[in-house]
Amino acid sequence: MGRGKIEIKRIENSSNRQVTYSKRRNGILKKAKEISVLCDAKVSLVIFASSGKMHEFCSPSTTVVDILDKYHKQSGKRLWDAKHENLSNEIDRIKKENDSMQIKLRHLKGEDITSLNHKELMAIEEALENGLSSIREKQNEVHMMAKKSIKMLEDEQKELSYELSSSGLAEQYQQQLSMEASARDMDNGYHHGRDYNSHLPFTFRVQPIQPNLQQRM
Amino acid sequence: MGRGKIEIKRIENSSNRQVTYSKRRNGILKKAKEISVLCDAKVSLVIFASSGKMHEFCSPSTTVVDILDKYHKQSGKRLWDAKHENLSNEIDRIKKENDSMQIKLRHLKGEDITSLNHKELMAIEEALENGLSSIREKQNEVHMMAKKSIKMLEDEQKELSYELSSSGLAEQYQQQLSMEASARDMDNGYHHGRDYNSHLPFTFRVQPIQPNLQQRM
DNA sequence: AGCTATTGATAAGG
DNA sequence: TCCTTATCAATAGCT
Repeated sequence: MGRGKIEIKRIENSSNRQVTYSKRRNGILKKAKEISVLCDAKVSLVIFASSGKMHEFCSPSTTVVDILDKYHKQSGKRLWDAKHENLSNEIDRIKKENDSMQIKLRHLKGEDITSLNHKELMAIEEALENGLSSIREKQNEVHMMAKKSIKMLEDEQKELSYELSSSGLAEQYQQQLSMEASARDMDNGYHHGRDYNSHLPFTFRVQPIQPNLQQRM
Repeated sequence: MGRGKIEIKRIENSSNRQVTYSKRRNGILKKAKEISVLCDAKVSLVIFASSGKMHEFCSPSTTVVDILDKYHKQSGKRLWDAKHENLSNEIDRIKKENDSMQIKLRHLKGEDITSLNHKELMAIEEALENGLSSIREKQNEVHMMAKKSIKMLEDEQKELSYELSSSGLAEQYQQQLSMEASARDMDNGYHHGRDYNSHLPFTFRVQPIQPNLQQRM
C-alpha cells in the first residue's frame, strides 16, 4: 500500500528503513489498540527498533505481567523457569571466563606457577617479554615527545632572549629572569641553570627506575 | 477498510466480533512479521481472544524472553521478581569484572596502551618485570631440579658400575650395556657416551631459547 | 514532517 | 471458515 509495491525484505537504505519503521510502528500500534477495543482482546506488543529504542502497547485494564502470566500458563514454555535457567547458565559461563582470565593474570604476575610445566612457563615468559617490549616502546615514544617539548621550549627561550638583547629591554629582563631562577634553585635544590625539568612530570626528572631503560631508548 | 467504515468500539454481535477478531489478528501478525523483516526490529506480540485463545508472534532470532528482558531493563518495571533481579545484578557485576580483567590482560600484552599515561605505563612495566623475574626464578628452579636428577642418575650408574666390577658379572654386564648404548646411539644420532639427556623432556636437551637464561641462572 | 497515488486490509455478504 | 469484492486505511516514494 503505497506508491509502489515493496518486497518484504530488510530495507538496506538506513534512513528509508527508519522512516518506514516509524510509519509502520504507528500503524501496528493503532491496529493493536483497535483489535483490543473492537474484539475485547488482550494484547501485549513490544517493539524494539534496531537502534534499541522501545515502544509498547498493552491493552487497557491489563499489564504486561498479566499477559505474560497467561502466556506463561498457556504456552507451557515456562517463561520464568526458562528465564531463571538462562540467567544461571550465563552466570556460570561468565564465571568460567572470569576464572580463566584470573588465572592468566596471576600467571602473568608470576603467581600460582608452581604447577606449570616448562613449556607453559616458556609461553608465559614470551608473553611477558612481548608485553614488556611494547610497553617500553610506548614509553620511549612518550619520552621522545617530552624531549621534543623541552627542545621547543629551549628554542623559544633562546629566540626570546635574542629578541630582547636586540632591544633596550634586554638587561632589565635578564635580571628578572636570573632572580626568578635563583628563587627556584633555592626551592628545589637544582643548580644547573634554567630548570626546564620542572615543566615535566616527576617521572621525567629522575633517572628511570629500570637500569636498562636508557639502553633500550 | 471494508464495505463500510466502522466505529472503533466493542463489536456487540458476538459472531461478528469473532470474525473480525480472526481477520484482524491475522492482519496484525502479518504486520508484525513485516516490520520485523523490513526494519530489522525485534517484535514480541501476544494476543488473547476474549475466548481465552492465545496467539503470538516473535521476531526470528529472538525469544519472547529476550524481548521481555530488554523490556524489563528499559521500562524499569519489575517484571521479574527479586530473585531474577539478583541474578541480573550479579551478571552485570561479573561482566564488569570481566571487562576490567580483559583490559588488564590487554595492557599486560602491550595492547590498547595508546591512551595510557606515563605513570600507568610504569606500573604495567613493573608488573611485567616482577612477573618475568618470578617466571625465570621458577624456570631456574625447574632446571636445577632436572640437573639434580641427572646427577643422581649418574651417581647411581657409577655406583652400579663399581659394584659390578667388584663382582664376577662385571664384564658380561658391561658388554650388554655397551650394546644397548650402541643401538640407542645409532637410533638417535647421539655419540657422547651414555645419553642421560634422553631421560629428560626435550626442552632440557637443547639450549634455552632465551639467550640470557643461562646468565640469569 | 506533509502529500497522494497505490497497494493492502478488511467489512459485509455468500 | 473460506472466498469475493467494494471500500476504506496504510503507506512508499517524493518533496
